[in-house]
Amino acid sequence: MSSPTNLKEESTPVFDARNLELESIDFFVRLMSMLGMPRSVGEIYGVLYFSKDSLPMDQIASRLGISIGSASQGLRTLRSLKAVRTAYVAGDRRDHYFAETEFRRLFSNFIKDEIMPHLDSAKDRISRMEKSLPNHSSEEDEFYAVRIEKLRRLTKAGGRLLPALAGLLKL
Amino acid sequence: MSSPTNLKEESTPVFDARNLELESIDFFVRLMSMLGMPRSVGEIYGVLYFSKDSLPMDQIASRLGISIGSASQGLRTLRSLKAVRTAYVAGDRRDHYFAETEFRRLFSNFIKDEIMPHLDSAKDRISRMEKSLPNHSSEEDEFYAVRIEKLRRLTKAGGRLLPALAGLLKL
DNA sequence: TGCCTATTTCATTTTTTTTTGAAACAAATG
DNA sequence: CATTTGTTTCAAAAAAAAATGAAATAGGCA
Repeated sequence: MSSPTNLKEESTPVFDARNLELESIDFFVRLMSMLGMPRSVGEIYGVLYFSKDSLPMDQIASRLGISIGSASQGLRTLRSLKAVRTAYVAGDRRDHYFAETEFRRLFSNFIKDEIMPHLDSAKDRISRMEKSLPNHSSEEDEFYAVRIEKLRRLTKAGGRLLPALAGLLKL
Repeated sequence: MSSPTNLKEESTPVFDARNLELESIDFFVRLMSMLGMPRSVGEIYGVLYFSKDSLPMDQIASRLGISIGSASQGLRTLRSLKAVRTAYVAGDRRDHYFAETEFRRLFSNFIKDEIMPHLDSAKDRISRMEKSLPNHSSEEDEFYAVRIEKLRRLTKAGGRLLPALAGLLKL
C-alpha cells in the first residue's frame, strides 16, 4: 500500500522512510519535552533529523500538519539553540533548514542558554538569604546558616558540573 | 512590625525568618520547575527546607495559601522522590513532614524515577527505527543507519552519564 | 462499634502554555 | 515600483497542566 517497490513477500521489510520519520518525531518530541520545549519544537527537529535534504519552512509545517506560525516559532527556538541551520538552495528564495546533529554541541548550548542564567540568579537569591540572618550567629541560628551553605554548595557544584557534562558526552 | 526583638536601630538587620522562607520558596519553585515539577511542589519543599521543626500538612497548606488537595498531591510527589519524610510527634496523629536535604540522594532518585524510564523506552524506539531499514544497506541508506547509530550512542551515553552525575555531586 | 479527625481522590475550575490564523512586514522579481 | 512570495508577529482560540474543594476513605480513639 505504501511502498512502491518489492511486491514479493519477504520476511525482511522494505525501507519505510515514513515510519522512520514518525519514530523520529516521537523520539524528539519526548526528548525535547523533557527539556521543557514545546511539542512543535520536537516535531520539527524530528522531521529534520532524518531528512536527507534540507527543507523549507512550509514543507516542514505541511508534513507535520502544524501552522506556519508554529513552524516559524519552533524554528526560531531551534535556531537560537543552534539545533538547526539553514542551507542555500539555488533558485529558491526560501530558507532551507537542516538539523545540527552533533549532540555534544547541542547540549552545551542548551546548558549555557537555558540553565546557567537560572544558576546565576540563584546566587543572588542565596546572597539575599544571608542578609536575613543576624551576622553574629547564635547557636540557634546555626541551623539556617548550614542550610544556606548547602544551597551555595549545590549551585556551585551545578555551575561546574553541568558545563562539564557536555564535554563528558563522548559519543 | 514583624520581628519581636531588637527595637534599636542597627545597620545589621535582625533575623527575618519570614523573608528567608520567601526566598527559599522562590529558590525551590524555580529549581523544581526546571525539573518539570509543578509550582506547588517547589513551594512545599521551600517551606520545609528552612523549617526547624517538621510540619503537618494543614500547616504547610495554610502557610502557603494553597488547598489541602494541592498540599496532599505535592507531598505525595515529594515523598515518592524521597525529598520529604515524616516524623512522629507525640500526641498528634497528623503526619509531620520535614525536608530531606541531602541533594545527592535527591538527584539520584530523580534521575532513576523520572529520567531512566524514558531512556529505556527510547531504546525500544531506536530498535523499531532499525526495522524500518532494509537489512543489507545500500550506499543510499548509509545516511539513515548513521543517524540511528547516533541516537543509540546518545541514549547509551545518557544512561551511563546521568546516574554517575549524582555521584560526582560532591557537596 | 460509632464518632471524629486527617488524608486522599477526583470531577470541576482556573491558570498557564501552546497553537492558530490573519495581518504586518520583508525582500526578491518582473 | 507594484506584485508576488516568504516570514514574522501577535491577539485570540485551543489545549494542557495545575489547583481547588467537596465527597469518599482511612484509621485512631473513646
